[in-house]
Amino acid sequence: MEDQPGHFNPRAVRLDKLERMRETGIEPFLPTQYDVNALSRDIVDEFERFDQKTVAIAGRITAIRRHGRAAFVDLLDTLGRIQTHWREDVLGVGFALLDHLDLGDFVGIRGTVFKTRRSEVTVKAESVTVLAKSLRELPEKHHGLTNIDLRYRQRYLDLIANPDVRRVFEVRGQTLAYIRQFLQERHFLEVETPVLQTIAGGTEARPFRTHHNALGLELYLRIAMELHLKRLIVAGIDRVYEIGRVFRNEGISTRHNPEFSMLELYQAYTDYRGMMELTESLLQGLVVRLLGRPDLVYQGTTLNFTPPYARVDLVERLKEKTGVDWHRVTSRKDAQDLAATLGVTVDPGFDRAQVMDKIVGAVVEPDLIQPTFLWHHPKDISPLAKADPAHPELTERFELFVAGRELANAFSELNDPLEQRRRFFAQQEARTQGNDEIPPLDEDFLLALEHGMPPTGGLGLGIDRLIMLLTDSPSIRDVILFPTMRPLA
RNA sequence: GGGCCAUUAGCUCAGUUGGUUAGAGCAUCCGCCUUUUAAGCGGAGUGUCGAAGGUUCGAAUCCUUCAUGGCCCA
Repeated sequence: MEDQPGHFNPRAVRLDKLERMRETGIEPFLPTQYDVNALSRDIVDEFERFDQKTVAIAGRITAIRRHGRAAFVDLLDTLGRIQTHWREDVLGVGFALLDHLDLGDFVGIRGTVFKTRRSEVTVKAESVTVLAKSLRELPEKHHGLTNIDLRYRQRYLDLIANPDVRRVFEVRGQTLAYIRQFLQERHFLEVETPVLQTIAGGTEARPFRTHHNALGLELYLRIAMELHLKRLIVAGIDRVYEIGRVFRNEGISTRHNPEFSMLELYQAYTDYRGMMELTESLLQGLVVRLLGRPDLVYQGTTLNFTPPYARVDLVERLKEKTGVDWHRVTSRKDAQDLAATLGVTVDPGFDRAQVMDKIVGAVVEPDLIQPTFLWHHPKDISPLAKADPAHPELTERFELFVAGRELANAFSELNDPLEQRRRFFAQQEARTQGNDEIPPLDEDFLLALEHGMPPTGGLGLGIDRLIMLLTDSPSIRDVILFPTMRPLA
């Protein structure tokens, strides 16, 4: 009948069917539209309304069960699966189309809704339109696509084969919508600030470098939005936020992707306490809206987002855990020695602040399971935060920890331009000594501050980690549609 | 960057101590079947065993290097 070798080459078989389909006058890539008037899940859920009515549906063929002169064909549309029934006595010559169709092809079907003997809601096909041909096979139907590499590289197959994956990204979309609605109700303005920057500042991280040809300019991808959003506070936009991508040139792990999404917001005339209240309201409201209750289970642990969240003083907790007073560790050597004593392995090139941060990460943070504000960070690791007047070496800053991981970071924003200059300047020493996570001094930002910035509370929240909690996902790659991957070739 | 593990058909996976021609299910191809549904019945059997070297009479299996990914550590 046709060439034997083609029988075992799925793509060749499909190309052949495409040709044979064209020989019958059907051009599968010609249609530009199809008048859909019903969706799979609606028809199934509201069968009484649709019973014996004519519908037009469209989607991808996911199963064909042939029964001689009839067949059941499953269709997958954006809401789910629905069964259709094709009969030769109804479709006439149209029934022969089945010989040229494969799993994965798109069709539009007009027909009457009914229930089979086994009570499955089904559309009796009265006309079938080929809307597109698939030249590749879909993943196996029982096990889906489980190869993790392929799931990330060919996410479209993952989404077709694994409904739970679709659910994760629905939650992600709903979360972003909820956050925007929440902030709009509080009169925040959403803005967009530059991704390409001449100085990538606002936090400490190695940036990605790039180049602008026309300007002959070395540029960096942003590592935070902080400094631009604070310029907008100077500008008089008292409540401002951005949701967007930031880029950090660091390792990849189950908790780190080189590009990830952050919410950063700034509100004038409030401080870190206002940010605590906002954080608690936002998270509780979000969890209740999405999950119907204020708690959720993450990797076997129940987490309750009902305020108020516990507060833990960073320096006090460190002292409880280790007997060490942060303020007595004054040199890089002392810090390195302390790390060694505690069995915390740190890079020998780390400066004092980096080592202390690492120690806190190892001995304090893992215990913070329920939503907890770890606060009162020392000034020397918080260069953009206001000092606490009652404790000049500490700052009005907190990080929110959930399940042992940092979810948010907030503080009373430092608005004294002279003090800010001194803090930046103090950092530059570490930079000249080789700490390449310290950004260069940003004169342009200091110029803005010198024009006057009102007292302001600021908050940064990691969107990806939030989605991980909401969807019980163990890896950040499960909540990013196309995570960074090494190319195959 | 280090340790461990994985990579076999389009997909999901077996493959014993190194031993004949590498298997199964789904998918695919041929035939039958007009309410099935992991449809069924009969037949066909797809492959650079991740890549390249090496050991051996003989390698999917043992060794080395590399590639990609995963987990753990840094």
